[in-house]
Amino acid sequence: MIAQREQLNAVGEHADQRSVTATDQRSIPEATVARLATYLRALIDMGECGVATVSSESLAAAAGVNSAKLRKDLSYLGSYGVRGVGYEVSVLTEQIHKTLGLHQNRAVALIGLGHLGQALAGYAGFASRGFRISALIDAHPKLVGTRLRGLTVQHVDRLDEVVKRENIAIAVVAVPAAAAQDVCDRLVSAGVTSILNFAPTVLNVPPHVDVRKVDLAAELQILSFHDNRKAGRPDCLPDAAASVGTGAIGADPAAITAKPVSKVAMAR
Amino acid sequence: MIAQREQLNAVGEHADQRSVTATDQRSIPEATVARLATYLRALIDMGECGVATVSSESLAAAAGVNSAKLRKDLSYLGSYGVRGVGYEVSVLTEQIHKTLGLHQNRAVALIGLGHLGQALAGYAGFASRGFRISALIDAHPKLVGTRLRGLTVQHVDRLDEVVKRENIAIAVVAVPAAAAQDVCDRLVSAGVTSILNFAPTVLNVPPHVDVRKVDLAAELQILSFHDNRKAGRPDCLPDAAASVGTGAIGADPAAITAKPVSKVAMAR
DNA sequence: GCGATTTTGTGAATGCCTTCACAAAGGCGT
DNA sequence: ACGCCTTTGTGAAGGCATTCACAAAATCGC
Repeated sequence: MIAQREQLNAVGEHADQRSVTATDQRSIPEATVARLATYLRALIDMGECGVATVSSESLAAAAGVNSAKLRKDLSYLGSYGVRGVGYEVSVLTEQIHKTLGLHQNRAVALIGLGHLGQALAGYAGFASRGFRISALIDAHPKLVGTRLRGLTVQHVDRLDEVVKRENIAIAVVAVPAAAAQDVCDRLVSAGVTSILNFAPTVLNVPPHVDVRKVDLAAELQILSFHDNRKAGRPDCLPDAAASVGTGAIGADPAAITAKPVSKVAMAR
Repeated sequence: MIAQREQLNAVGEHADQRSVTATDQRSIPEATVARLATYLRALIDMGECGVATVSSESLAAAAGVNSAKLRKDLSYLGSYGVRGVGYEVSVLTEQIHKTLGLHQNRAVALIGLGHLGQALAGYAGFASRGFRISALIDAHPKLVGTRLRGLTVQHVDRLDEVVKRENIAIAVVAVPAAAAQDVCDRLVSAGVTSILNFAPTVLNVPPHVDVRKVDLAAELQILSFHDNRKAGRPDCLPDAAASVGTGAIGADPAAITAKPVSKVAMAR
């Protein structure tokens, strides 16, 4: 959240430049984009449960955010709600889908087929959410040539060729830290413009390339910090231990807590 | 990042309560905490390369952030730099380590041993960064009882018992979405106060529990959005297509670009 | 010693995001 | 047809976070 949004600043930086050229029709804030994926998931679940319309209040509850925030987020997409009624699930689903650019079933390359890479290769969530893994790449001789999920693992030396042939713009890097920058450079020179990086290294990329980092150990460390605060020092906050000790950093009064089940049947 | 920092709002909310009660000694901003892990990694790498001191400028470069930000972040920990010289790597490493609460080698439970769970179980990064996986839990009969990485997989019905015995405060949830809330409830009632959630669901927890979510599909969707913006729509902005099309978002003169390699020998 | 030089630590300014609060809009009952 | 009630969409306010820019501190060369 937290965390790995750091590198994305590479993107956030130019926000203003963009708005100079033209407000396009939507210069959606970074924070909003990050939440759209969550809304989309909730909407799809609702749709599958036969829910036809949903209020900002209940969708917000399902997504774990405050309803004002949700409405503002959605307002960047346009005006797809009906006052006094709510949002039509199918319409909103389609809008977010389109906004995120998911209508084109994007081709993704996965580099690195260690434990994590193999898990990612098998992750059903990618396929079901608009992405198609269309290239598996590794450097290890034992892996190259083997078949996995219907694809043949290619050697990293053929990366350029494969990326170009499959017209891949997004790559997932799951190689050891020591190899990550090299792989990244190859990807960039092959034309990849977006990288999801699982290697614990900061990748160095030209400005037109976006990197998002998922750092598993860092996530735990952040939790550790908060945990330390909570249980940790009962020395300084004797009374707060009760109210804050646990609640610590944050609970939105309305938002999170036990989500009001909302009138609409909620999926899970 | 952005991304999954959403649920942490559950945490962020009470921030004020805390500051009311007491500024403690350091009310470190959430954004800073998230970056400390990155600094820590860079520092450890540098330490292993024999670097003794480092300037804010070069450490910032290694971490991919602006040096002013880095200095401000570090200033929340106290004053550990020497003007005109920089920071002593060992001192700073130790400070951050302590601040993040990593000195106690925390016990972590891992629930769910599907592909992803098994990959996580084998992830060396956890052990090397202050965490010890001390319980493996799953519901599948085929897995329960098998040994993995020196641990016997326990049935989820024994979760409460195991968590209490091992005194576990942090859990990693890698079960299917449909099972996540149930597992989460059990964890919370067993006393877990921090959860790292890989299941694509919003978890519902009481205010004293922190949840961080890692949503792989969402990360890709965010990249997809930006990619769409970049190469994407030549339809609406005939002229912007040129300026935005390729260089698009990036092009910021100063910011990210190719990070200056910094004078200090950089690890990787 | 002492000035030149480097680099930290931090007030102040700016900008982004969230939250509040309410007017406008639309359905529904009568 | 008309007012009531619900819920959206959004200006305005407030809070964080980032960035700027510079004074204070400390080393180094002479």
